Amino acid sequence: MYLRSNITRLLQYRSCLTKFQELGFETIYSYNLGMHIGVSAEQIRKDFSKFNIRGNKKAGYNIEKLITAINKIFNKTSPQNILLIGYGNLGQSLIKYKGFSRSMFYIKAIIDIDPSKHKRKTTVPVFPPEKAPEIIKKNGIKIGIIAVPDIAAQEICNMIVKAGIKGILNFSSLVLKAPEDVQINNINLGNELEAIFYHIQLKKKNI
Amino acid sequence: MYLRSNITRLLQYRSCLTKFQELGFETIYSYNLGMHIGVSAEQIRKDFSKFNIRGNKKAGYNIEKLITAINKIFNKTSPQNILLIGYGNLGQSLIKYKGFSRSMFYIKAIIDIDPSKHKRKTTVPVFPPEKAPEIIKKNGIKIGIIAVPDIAAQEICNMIVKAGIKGILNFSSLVLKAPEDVQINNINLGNELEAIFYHIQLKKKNI
DNA sequence: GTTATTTTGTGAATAATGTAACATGTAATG
DNA sequence: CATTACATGTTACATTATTCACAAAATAAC
Repeated sequence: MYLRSNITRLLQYRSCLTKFQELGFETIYSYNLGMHIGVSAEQIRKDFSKFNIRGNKKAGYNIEKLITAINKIFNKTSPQNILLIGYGNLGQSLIKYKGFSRSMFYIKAIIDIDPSKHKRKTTVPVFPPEKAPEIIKKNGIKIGIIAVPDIAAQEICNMIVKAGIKGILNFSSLVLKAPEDVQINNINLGNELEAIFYHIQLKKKNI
Repeated sequence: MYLRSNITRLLQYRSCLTKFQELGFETIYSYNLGMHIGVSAEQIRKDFSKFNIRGNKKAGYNIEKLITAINKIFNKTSPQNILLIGYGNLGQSLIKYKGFSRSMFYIKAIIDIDPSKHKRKTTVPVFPPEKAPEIIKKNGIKIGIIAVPDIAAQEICNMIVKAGIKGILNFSSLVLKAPEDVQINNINLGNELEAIFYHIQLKKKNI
């Protein structure tokens, strides 16, 4: 099953809808929403229809209901705790990133191999790797963010998956191996730039 | 045209191939490579075939040739200069990120609105926003990384696009509006986590 | 040098995704 | 209360992507 694109679009819809709501709008048409996101109106109606989100013929969609419906799809009933592995530059900026709490994700603990970084009393405590399984199990953490150097990534992955992690946001450039039932999303900044560059070249050639 | 998935796979292939090469391998079979990346062997052959990369029947693909061929597709003949806009937490960690130079992308200059951050003499100099157009034009910069708060993102986007930027890596949660010929890739960390969470739930229900 | 084996490369079949078209239902109008 | 206008929702169509299946080529074995 191939829902990935669908799902990311839904998230974009929600983010855009929230903005419309803040501006005082109460309803929206598929056409408007499409315009603002760069997606066809039919696409939007199809997406909504697929998830059984219904609008009002002639009157469009009620924004609040839409947002509620999308939230329900993502099942955000309770806040989700996250484990961050790697407290280097990237890890530190992730801790300061405000977008996570906006979507009810909280980094509950940090794992790092460097003893000088270990601190138990800070807002987000930092522990050594060997503590990870215990933390995961005790807090029922299901999602981990891997922000360690490539060389350590697979080993960390194995460890946290064994301890019960079911979803990983992987910032290393490795393609991690894990059982089928573990969802891994990769963010590879270098590759993103390469892809952008490639597309620029393509467009230059008018293909 | 819908090459996005193709392209990201090629990049994954390259990254994996490099690792095999470092391990001393000289040739590889589509089957092996597929195993390591989680892609079918046919898919890999199709991808290569599409870009006219040929292997050797029975003897597989020569790794070095493969890497060269992929590099050629991405046309990395000369290093590419990048403009980073926003020198907050994320911006600072991007500067320290080593993966860019590995793929020949160099952050040439940084733009930030905070005067206390402006420095002309550092390795990567920091300038105020109004300097952006000049820097872009003088250095022929084609790619920008937007790492500013949402509120400023669209305005910055307009400015750099007007100055000649053709590709944007957007870390804000806004869906930026720009002309068709500007390639925008979005990285939305909150959405990534949401998507992971969604897939975990799906898998739990065995769908 | 012939045969067996293995792996590529690709056309055909299938699946997934996106687009277009239009019937349906709802609100507004007079 | 009938009519009109308009946006949804769905069916049919078109495009794109993936898998399957197998011929062709290259190596290895005998």
